[in-house]
Amino acid sequence: MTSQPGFGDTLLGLAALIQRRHIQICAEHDLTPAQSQLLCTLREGPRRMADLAAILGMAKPALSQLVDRIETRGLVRRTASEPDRRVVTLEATPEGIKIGRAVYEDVDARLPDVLVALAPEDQQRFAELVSAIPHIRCPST
Amino acid sequence: MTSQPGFGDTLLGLAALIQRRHIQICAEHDLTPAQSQLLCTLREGPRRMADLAAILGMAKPALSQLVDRIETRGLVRRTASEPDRRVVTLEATPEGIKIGRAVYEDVDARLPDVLVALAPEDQQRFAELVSAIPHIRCPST
DNA sequence: TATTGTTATACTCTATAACTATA
DNA sequence: TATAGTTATAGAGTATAACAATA
Repeated sequence: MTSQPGFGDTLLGLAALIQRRHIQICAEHDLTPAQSQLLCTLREGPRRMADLAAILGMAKPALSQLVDRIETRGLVRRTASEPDRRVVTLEATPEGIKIGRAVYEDVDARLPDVLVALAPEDQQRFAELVSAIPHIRCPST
Repeated sequence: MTSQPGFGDTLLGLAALIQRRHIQICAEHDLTPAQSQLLCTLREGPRRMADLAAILGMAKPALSQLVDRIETRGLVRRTASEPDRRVVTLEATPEGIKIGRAVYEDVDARLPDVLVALAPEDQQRFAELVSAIPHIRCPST
């Protein structure tokens, strides 16, 4: 991996830029990024806790507490699963689904704003390059 | 900003990829990302608290506490500035400078690993595009 | 009075270990 | 005994408001 000096820093700057924008957009929906990604993941259907933890890349205790906080707000609901009663299935409430879909669309529409300074054809090239990196489409897809 | 559906998600995946790698590299130096960026910023000389907060993009109380934690470990030192005694100048200790330079070089050398899956010429194009985004070279430069 | 930085307080996120309940 | 999930505990990060010291 040979690259110009300072490129590590440039990558950190890019990540920070994306995340600051993400925080802004999520805040407009009264969500933190973690809460947003949870609701986005649940927006098309229920999931087991273990699967969610893997999808979101977090440990199970962290997920339990994230769910606690957002369940209090009535956006998700835990239900014991029937065949194996150890399993907890998490589903978004109707309001949770509505918010999840809204924030997902908003992120999709407005997060690319971070690239405004690039010419349209450069934005397109950038999108193609990033999409070619494996395992990049993580949480909500 | 017109882009293919799901591109917002792709950008979030890219940011997450970069940050996971950053966390790994920092951890090998026994630092969190925030601590690392502080030491990297101080690696070439002292700074005032207010300037540091602006450079790192955090509020002053957050910086005070970050400094508290890393000062305990003997990596930075606070000194009252003379002309205006309200001002606190923060400087890295010799060990802090050593660690700051080491982690900076390591990040620069190894963070670009996240692009290994791209062909070398695509990595080069990617680097050029990212470097063209304004305000991207933030904290430690 | 305005400014620099700190303290106080609270919340979110995360990690590890110990625990409960099912299987 | 193994697994799914939770609770307990701790630490890092961040935000806001109130405060101290200095200008």
